[in-house]
Amino acid sequence: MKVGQAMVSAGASILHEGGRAAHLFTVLRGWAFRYKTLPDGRRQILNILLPGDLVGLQAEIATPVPHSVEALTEVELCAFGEDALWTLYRDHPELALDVTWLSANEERIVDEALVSTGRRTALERVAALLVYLYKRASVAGLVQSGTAPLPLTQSHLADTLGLSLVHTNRTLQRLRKGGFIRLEEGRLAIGDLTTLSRVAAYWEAVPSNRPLL
Amino acid sequence: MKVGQAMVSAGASILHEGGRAAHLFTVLRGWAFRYKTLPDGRRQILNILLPGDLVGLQAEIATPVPHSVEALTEVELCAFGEDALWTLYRDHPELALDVTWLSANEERIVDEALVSTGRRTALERVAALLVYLYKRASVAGLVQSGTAPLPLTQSHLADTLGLSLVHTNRTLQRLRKGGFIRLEEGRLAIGDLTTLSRVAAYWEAVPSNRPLL
DNA sequence: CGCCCGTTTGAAACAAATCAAGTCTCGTGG
DNA sequence: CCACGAGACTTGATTTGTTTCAAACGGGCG
Repeated sequence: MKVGQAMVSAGASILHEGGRAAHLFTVLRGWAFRYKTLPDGRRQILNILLPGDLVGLQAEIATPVPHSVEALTEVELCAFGEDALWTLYRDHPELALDVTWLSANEERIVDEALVSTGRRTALERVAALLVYLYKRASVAGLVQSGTAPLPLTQSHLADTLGLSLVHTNRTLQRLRKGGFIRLEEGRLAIGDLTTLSRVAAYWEAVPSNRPLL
Repeated sequence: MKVGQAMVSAGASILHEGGRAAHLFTVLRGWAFRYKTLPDGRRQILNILLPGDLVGLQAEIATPVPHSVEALTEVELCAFGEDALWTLYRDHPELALDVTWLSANEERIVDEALVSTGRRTALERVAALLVYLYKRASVAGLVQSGTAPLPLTQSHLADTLGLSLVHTNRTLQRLRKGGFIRLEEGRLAIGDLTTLSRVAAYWEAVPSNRPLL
């Protein structure tokens, strides 16, 4: 099914909202993010993409493409062909089920983000996001000696959280001064996951059995 | 695949967050909503469900069930069997693709809600939600003489929008006094969809070719 | 060296939440 | 038949969380 491999550098655009055709990808390496913008430029980041995530499934089924995707680090992508999805569904139902699993799982993640922006206070939101990112980095095998890479600027965090940059900064400091987290050299360390989860009013189970694809 | 039909009355619970087993349904008639709650009771409504929507796909792939579903009106459901999903994927790849379409489409909807709660002002949010609900009612064939049914209380709207009840009420009034909408007897009339969409900073294409299922 | 980007800080302005009542409708029971 | 209570909606006053504005700091890089 694979038709090619692509390499994009940090900051580059992978998918553009409003565009027409679009490939289906999976992330093999690196970090990216999905986002939408309003007419006047306000940006909302919808989710962070890590290795194993699908890119462009929504674009396959809807034109124009409903959201943009941008690389946070250098990203390695695996590209699928035009009608790869249909071929897959016809010939490999068990893999098709995996695709659905991934899709439903992504929705679960956005659901949780919606709960954050809708009902959590700034402190809870930031805490929840950091817990989430730490866990994701962890299952991706990126946690080393208790720290996870965090290739997002505070501006990215703000646009993920639906907060202003300034307030995100202040809230982050509250968490640091409270001893809940450490942030240095682009890496995140969490004092105690359970404690921080409680701060976040967060009670999400770990994403269970992700298919390999 | 169908194993039964269920009828639930307004206000009844269809799916409960944290539960174990759960059936897969589709809505045949009526309105329902998907939501999550925080430990202290704050509620965020994730999406409104209308005829044609799947219920419990996420529950099929994740235990415990990640969200609750409650009926807004009397709801008629079509229930599928235990391993209906797998059977479907194995024997009817084209229908499997439809399921994926529905799943990806639902995510698109939640994405848009996330943009609202994250980046839109209260006025924009309310306008966007009303436009969205009107359009959905419209494609479901529920619009009559320019008015759509709106079986949600202001409390539901508030929990969908991530706003307080009081502020939702005041914002609704602004839209009414501005002549953008009319609200009477549980039905919604929109003066001009394009105008209201502009108020909402909303530029979403209509959900295109929904499969029948 | 000077510039750009990301981060930090302070002060002022504002949007939205909260608190507290009050109205209206509708269904229920005395 | 009417008093009662519950639920939905409305209103005003006040407080607070968050944004906006403005500026400064530090590091990396050409």
